[in-house]
Amino acid sequence: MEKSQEALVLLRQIIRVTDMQEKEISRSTGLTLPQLMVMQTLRQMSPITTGELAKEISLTQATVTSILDRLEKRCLVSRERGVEDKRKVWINLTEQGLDLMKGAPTTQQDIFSRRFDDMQQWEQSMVVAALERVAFMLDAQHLDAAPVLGIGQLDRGMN
Amino acid sequence: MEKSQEALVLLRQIIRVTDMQEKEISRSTGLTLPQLMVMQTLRQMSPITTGELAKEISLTQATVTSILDRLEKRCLVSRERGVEDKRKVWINLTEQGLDLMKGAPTTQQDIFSRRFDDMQQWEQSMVVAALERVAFMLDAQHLDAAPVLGIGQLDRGMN
DNA sequence: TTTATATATTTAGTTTTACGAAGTAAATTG
DNA sequence: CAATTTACTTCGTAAAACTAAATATATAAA
Repeated sequence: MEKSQEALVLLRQIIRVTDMQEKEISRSTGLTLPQLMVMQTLRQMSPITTGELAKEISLTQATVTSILDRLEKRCLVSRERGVEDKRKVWINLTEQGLDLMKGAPTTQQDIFSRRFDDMQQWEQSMVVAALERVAFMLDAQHLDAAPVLGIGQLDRGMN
Repeated sequence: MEKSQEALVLLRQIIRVTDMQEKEISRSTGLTLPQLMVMQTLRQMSPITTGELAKEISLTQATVTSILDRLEKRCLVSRERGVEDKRKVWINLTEQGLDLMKGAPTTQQDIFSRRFDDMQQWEQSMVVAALERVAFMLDAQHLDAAPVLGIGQLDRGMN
């Protein structure tokens, strides 16, 4: 088989597994998948505005608003109208919300990390380098500009 | 930063990019994302039964049934009651459905493949090897077999 | 053969997502 | 200050997602 095909198959597998893991977390927390996405994003980057949040998870503001409505009703997040700019609404995890995310979430990542740490140094570096390559190769946005880059050059700041 | 964290960040990036690419295809084909998943699966493994299809994309049968209802109404798939086992319903892409999938889809993969092919042989092998590693490390299913974990604590019983 | 149990799918009913369009209010620009 | 832009929300609608129950077929047990 083509090596590139092989890589694509593996990628699909990886995505599939993470997808299923998220569903597992979703079940265990009692959150739906989009709600989970919002909560995870909040955990990382709160406080954040509704608009930024929407951009982050690639949904429309309208959709995010309705997801937030439900999370707020369950006291997992709080909204706070901006003081400096009153158009903005800042979202935060409540204590309850933070607890929920602390409790159940990162099983997948724990397992991954533990296994990862078990590898030799050079293997770890290899994996990271390879993932950088893949991330770059997938990024269709920059496709015209793109000759394949040397590995060191890839860190140009994302977001 | 922890190397394992670095790897996880890259993974999330990869998943995010593919997610956005799928949304792009979804727009260009006029299919919703779950519909697209069904169609892509069908393209690979049709004919397939409703149940198998559901398992493949990790949704309940009920959900898949309703998705199929819509695809059938648009003449993109066909249902056929099994002859040997009349409980089964075999799903197929119609000609129209196949055309649709032929037309729009693989841009992402094309770009990926082109870039992949641009790499040196040894780099290609490295990437594939690394992806295999990652796929394994993520696969929580086999976690009991995994020597990496000493702890039986992650008992995610379920099912 | 009849009864029970398991399998495969669909139907029903409810909640949640998802989006575009329109609405409101606050900022910014000319 | 009028006009426009920005940030969210509301509304209406379609799709998705789940559980529970219904239907029909297949297999096993009695």
